Amino acid sequence: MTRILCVAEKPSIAKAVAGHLSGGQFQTQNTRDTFVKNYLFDFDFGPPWGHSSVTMTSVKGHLTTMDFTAEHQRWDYPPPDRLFDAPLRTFVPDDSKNIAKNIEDQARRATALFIWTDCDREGEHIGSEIRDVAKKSNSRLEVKRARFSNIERAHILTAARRLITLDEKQADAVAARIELDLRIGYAFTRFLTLNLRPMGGPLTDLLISYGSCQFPTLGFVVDRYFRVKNFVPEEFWAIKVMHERDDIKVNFSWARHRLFDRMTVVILYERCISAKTAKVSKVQEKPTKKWKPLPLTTVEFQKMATRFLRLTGQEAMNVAERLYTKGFISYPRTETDRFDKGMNLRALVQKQTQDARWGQFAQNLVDGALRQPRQGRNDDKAHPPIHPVIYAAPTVLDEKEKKVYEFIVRRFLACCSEDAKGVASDVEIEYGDEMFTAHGVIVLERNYLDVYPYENWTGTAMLPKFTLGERFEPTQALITEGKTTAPGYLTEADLISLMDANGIGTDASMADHIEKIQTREYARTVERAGRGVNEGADADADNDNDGAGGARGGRGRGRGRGGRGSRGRRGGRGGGSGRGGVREFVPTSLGVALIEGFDRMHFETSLGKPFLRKEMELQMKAICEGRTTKQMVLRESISKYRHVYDQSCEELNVLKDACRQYILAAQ
DNA sequence: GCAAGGTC
Repeated sequence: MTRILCVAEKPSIAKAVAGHLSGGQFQTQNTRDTFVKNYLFDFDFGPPWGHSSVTMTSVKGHLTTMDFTAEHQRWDYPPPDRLFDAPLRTFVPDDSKNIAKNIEDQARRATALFIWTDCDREGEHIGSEIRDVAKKSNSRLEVKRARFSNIERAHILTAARRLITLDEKQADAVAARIELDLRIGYAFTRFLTLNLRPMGGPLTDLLISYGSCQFPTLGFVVDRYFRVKNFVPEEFWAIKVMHERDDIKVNFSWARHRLFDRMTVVILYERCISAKTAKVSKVQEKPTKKWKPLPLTTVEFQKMATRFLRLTGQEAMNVAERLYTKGFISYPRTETDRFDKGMNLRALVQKQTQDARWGQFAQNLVDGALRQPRQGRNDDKAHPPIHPVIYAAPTVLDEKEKKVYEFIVRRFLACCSEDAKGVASDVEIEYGDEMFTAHGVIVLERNYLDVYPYENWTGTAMLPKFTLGERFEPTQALITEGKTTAPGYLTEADLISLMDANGIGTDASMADHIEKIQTREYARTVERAGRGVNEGADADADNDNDGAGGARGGRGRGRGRGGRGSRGRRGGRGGGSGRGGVREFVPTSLGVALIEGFDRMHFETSLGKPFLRKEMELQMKAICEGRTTKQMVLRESISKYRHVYDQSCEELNVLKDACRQYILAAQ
């Protein structure tokens, strides 16, 4: 019988695939690695392999690592720029030796190796690492790859019979990224540390690192810091019209929102007053919806956890990891926001019906209210959206696990529900030469909102009856004045959004970069009171509700949505929910000095901006699509960064001046 | 002592 070795990217996938291929009939063997097991069974892969004896095992992510040779481990010599072309070696690190040994042993007796790593770029590279290790002990080994995007039984069985080849281009793209990050990171880290240390003060014993992700992450924090610091409030004026009818106070918002010239507002206001009455120029009532949330990605999970669960991104990921290894939730690192059509959502919902908190809601879904989730635009082809796999009673979870599991379940149930429905009423009036509008919403069916307390539909007020063409004298019309307010510092959710939008880090690594800029003492968090938990919800949630109450657009509303950070409102909305403050990121003087220092040098693109990382991403894509090669990218990028390095040496004084200004002067 | 990316 043909012997086949199958290797997955992680133990959980090996087990799941073995389960499907063997129909649950497999033998389990321990290896010398605590987490990696070998699963033995028979399976018919079809021609040319036929009925085979299979060992299914796994690695734990990357199997090999890259490093400089011994001559370049020292910091004092040779100088850092030699790292741009110093020799590199790729090897299996000590903590992966047992895993590599297992693969070599198994490969020796096998005819073919089938790679079952995730179907993404990193997975392709991990596949090439596995192949290289396996080929060392058996050079005649035939190598194939399974293409799968979820671990549904039928899908896995199909993948096993339609094997493809490894995509060298994707593996090459990752190899280029690994090498560049290593050379550039080490070179600039040594450059910064060695050159700034002699300046004394706190710089004496600090390790000052550079990385293609940590620096742009810090850049975002510093950028916002300066926008807050340099903010100049502007005075504005507006006209507020209120009319009371049927005991309801209706606030009309001015079509011009507000103006920055007082006299103009006074003149327009006087025209309103002299007109005496306002005329109703439009009355509209129409059905409206509030959309249920999209299936949960890692980035969205971290944003929500930092906003509503009072966890840091890293804590949230650690907890999710624990829930995953215990089998309660699906894989927590995913970019996918659409469920595969073939997935049995009903069965997953059914498992939640026993819960005291949301069981009734889940039962209702099972009984017929279940709807297909919305389909987002992202699919990483490796993992489904995060969802609960089995029911976890609150007694088996610790406090943090409970919060995270509850969120994931509620999000999932919300995804499988109906949108919230209501009726929106809009009234428009002409008053003098000015137009004003009022908007009200009545919620008719809360649907998903009943299980998803992280959102609400605010401004759920009913407007009294107005008739088209009628005239009335507003109860109150006055001029209001206010000042624009500075945006707040970045929250972790803001920071994650910026990283995501700029391609800094991956779903699995963003939290690490945020952690890194803190351990390096580039940034820290401060707690700010009064920017409460619910405010975050509104920032995302109110697509369709300005609320008939509450003079939005009045004072204290920053620059509003159009311009600078709409989340960055200070005060404004009456002090949040009172459940404590929110953590915000501020740079340290070192962080400011580094980013400012590089920004002031005469680079085309500063190291503190996200563009270089974006460019690397584009180069990787180009390698994948065959428009360039790994060698070309390496040659071009290294020459480019060498140039950046030379210029940094030439303009070192600019950086040192920034350090003197921000760090040493403050001592 | 240094990076970013997998994974436990």
